[in-house]
Amino acid sequence: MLVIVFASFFKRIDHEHDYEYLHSRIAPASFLAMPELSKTYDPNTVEPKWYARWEEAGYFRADAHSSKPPYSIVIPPPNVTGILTLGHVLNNTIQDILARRARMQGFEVLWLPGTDHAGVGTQTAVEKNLRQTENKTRHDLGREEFIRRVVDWTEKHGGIIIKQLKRLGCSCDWSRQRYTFDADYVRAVENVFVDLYRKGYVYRGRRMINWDPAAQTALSDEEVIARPQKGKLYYVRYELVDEPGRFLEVATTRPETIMADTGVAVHPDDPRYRDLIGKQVWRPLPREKLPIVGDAAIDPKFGTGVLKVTPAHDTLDFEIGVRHSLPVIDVLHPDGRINCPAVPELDGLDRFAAREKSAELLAKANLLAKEEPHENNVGFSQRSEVPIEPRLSEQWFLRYPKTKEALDVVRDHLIRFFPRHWEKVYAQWLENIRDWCISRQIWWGHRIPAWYRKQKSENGDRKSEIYVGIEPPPDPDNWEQDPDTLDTWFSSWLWAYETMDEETRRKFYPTSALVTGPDIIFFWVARMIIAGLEFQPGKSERIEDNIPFRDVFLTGLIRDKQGRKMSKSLGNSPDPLDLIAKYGADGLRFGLMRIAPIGQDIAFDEKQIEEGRNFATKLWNAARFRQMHGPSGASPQLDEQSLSIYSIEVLARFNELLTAVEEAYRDYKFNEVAQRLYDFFWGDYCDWFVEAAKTDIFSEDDARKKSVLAVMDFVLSGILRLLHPFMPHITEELWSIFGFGGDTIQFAGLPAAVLEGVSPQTIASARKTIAGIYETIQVGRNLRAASRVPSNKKTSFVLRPAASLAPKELATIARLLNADEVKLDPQFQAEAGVPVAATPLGELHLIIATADKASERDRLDKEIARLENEIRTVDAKLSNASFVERAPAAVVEEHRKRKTDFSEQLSQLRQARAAMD
RNA sequence: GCGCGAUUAGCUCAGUGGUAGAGCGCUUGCUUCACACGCAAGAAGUCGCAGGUUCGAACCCUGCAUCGCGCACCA
Repeated sequence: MLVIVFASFFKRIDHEHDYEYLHSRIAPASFLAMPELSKTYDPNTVEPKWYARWEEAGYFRADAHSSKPPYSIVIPPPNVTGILTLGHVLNNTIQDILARRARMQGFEVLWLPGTDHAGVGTQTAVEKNLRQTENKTRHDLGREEFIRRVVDWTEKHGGIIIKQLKRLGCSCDWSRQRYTFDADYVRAVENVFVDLYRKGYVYRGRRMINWDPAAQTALSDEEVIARPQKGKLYYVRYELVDEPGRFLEVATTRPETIMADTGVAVHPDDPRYRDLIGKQVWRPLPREKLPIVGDAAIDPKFGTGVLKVTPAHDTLDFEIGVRHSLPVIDVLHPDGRINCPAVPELDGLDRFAAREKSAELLAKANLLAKEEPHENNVGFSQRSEVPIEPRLSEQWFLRYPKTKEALDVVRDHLIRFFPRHWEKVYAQWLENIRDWCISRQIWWGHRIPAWYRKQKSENGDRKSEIYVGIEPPPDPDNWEQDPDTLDTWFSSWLWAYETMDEETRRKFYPTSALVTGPDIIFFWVARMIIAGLEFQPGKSERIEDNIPFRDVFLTGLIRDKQGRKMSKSLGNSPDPLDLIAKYGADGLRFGLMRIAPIGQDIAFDEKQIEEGRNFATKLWNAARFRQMHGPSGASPQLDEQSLSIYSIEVLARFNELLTAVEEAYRDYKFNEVAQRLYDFFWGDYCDWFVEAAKTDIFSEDDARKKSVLAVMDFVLSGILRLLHPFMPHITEELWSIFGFGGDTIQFAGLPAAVLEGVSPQTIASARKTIAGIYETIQVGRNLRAASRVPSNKKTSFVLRPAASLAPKELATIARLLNADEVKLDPQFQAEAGVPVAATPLGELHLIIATADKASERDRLDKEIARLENEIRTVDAKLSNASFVERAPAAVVEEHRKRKTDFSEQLSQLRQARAAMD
């Protein structure tokens, strides 16, 4: 009675949605009654409430002086102005799972968060905004003012993603949040630049680089993506100087660069052209003499086998030009427009318009032999999505240090990749590594700490003297700082340790795991490894102390149902915050983790998130059912001597679950962990154990009731802890409501194996009985359905037992069969036509008023045929001498047993069938 | 051209040598005293193709096909 009174009291409060009040009232968990939980769980109230409390309590703060062993992760820093994508959700949920599990295992956990200034991306966004709102460019504002605008922008839009990560439940140590533009981080980046310059790894050079005409900056090779493009192959006629009227045909995709041609090349062994080497042709636009050179790089099979050499605008052409001392003529403005006053028709045109126009001009002059459709790969800027221009340019480069060592640490598994196959991708990149162009012609970034002595002369050669250092040169008036900034990744590669202060580093570096996408293996993972090896931030010089992380977990990419990448332009990328609003952060996390197989891309389907939400509700309701039957105590204890067979079964399966989960974690198989927890809880616990336990729960036998409730508490407390890394909020809420102990579930420790005090024989015998009972129930339910007894109609069964069975189990069997009763009758003689099935416990007869004899006969015939077929299959195996000799004994034994079981069942059914004739 | 991955039920995917699995969807019956975001039952797969190894292959080997990704080439 008391319980009911209190329940309704709290229900009224619940109705007012005053969770804070509710909790303040029930916090002393020993209190007699618990609040009646509502039917569905409301994550949108519960989740923010708990997150606020966790932050307030400082649970996520890492103590560098703790005596616990360390476990650390650094976040892949999202763009400071970024917003949460499903990719972030996947990535950060995994990190949170690792962090929370480690906390429960007793590690001192540091999950270090932060953001990245994202040079090109952020600058482009601000420039776009500037153009739209004020119709200005960054040059209109000047460098200083523009930077101020970007800072404003990052302050206005920054931090959104941090809030979103909090809403997702991420247990980062926010007191240590870092930014790649923090003053000391900037200083560190500059130091590294200076250091590498002094060691000779950083150098300035004039080389072919990838130029992004939209962002107007150089890019690294990694920032260029090849895309197949449908274009045309133009066959242009170059007239021989010596033999007017004779033409050399050149196939090109880029007629707009003809003005930059400084030669024509053929393969030296090509019989068609061999004799022409050393002669000259007329360049059509503008008309000029070009030498014909022989170069082995020419593929005689492509086009006509003649290449126009344009050293300024193609990497291969540049190399050929160097080999044959050809001049370099640049005919492109930095923004991609043509720079060639000598051909006024083209001068100033955009490069793509100029392509059409130059073809037109050539055609008019009768110098265009033909056009063919042609598909080739074109390099696109990853950032601006426009084709890049190979361009000769003076830039800063890095010759990578420690590349061999970086290969070794992965090959020798000091650093382990999950899944393994990415090791090969990593190795391939390192083995073919080329110098890294690290300077960018943008303003938003770490300014390169290099100065050039100002020249009095007008010749423009300002590079005669270079000063590189953290501090400006002593006589700054005579020097000019390099206007360029560093590639964003040149700051990111220090992230694993520059984010940590001295003592933090001593405790937590190297980090335990890195979780990231395979698309940034080159950009970030490899470079961080190199940085760790080169700069040695570890506590000793040993390699193990200096690698940035031990395990690298590479997630899959999230795609939509059609297998396309998630992208803004396609509009196929759902907003995770919407999903959280609909399904809760826990539902989103669990749903996503259950479908994220290791090493494979993930086809996203909102249905799967819905399932995550449904699972949370299931958990909620199972807890609700438990608390309806009285309070639970802190730290549930089991009396292992008084367990029912159902309890033994569920606890044995719980033990199996612990092992399976442990193993799956070891291999970073999060989807398997999630699936195991799901199957155990929904299937083993709810569908079987709880349903069977109802017999005891509703019985008058207090001892049995107490025992079964204790088992429920035990399993619930265990499953809450196992689920906590995946679903932190709901598990904390239920932990608190049940009063399982402590202020939080987060440090509660992982559950340990049970049934230690029960003999293996007892367990085995209980489990054998249960297997028989559960199978009998399934057979009985099938019998019901096949005989078309509707679920809302009770019925009864008679069991003619084949083995001994405790009569008290009949009530439970009846309950699970939704039957009035199951009668045990060794002498039962069925009337012909009474539906019957063979079970491990004996013949099970369904008692119904009207049996359809014909359909029952059919059903039996089918069942008999099935069994006969099974027996034939098993027989075939067992009569195979090789099988019996060579297969493992257990397998053979299994087959023998199967045969016996089938034969028994078959004879039961044959009798029943005979009775019907 | 080189390398990596995938191909299992209508869909999304588990399944590393021993009777083909899950969720969703579908069919049937149920508002049964935790849950309809639920319960129970069911239909549905020559495991991409062809060889090979093995007593036994979805699983190991070889080849092929298709799809995806990366690198290189791309005049």
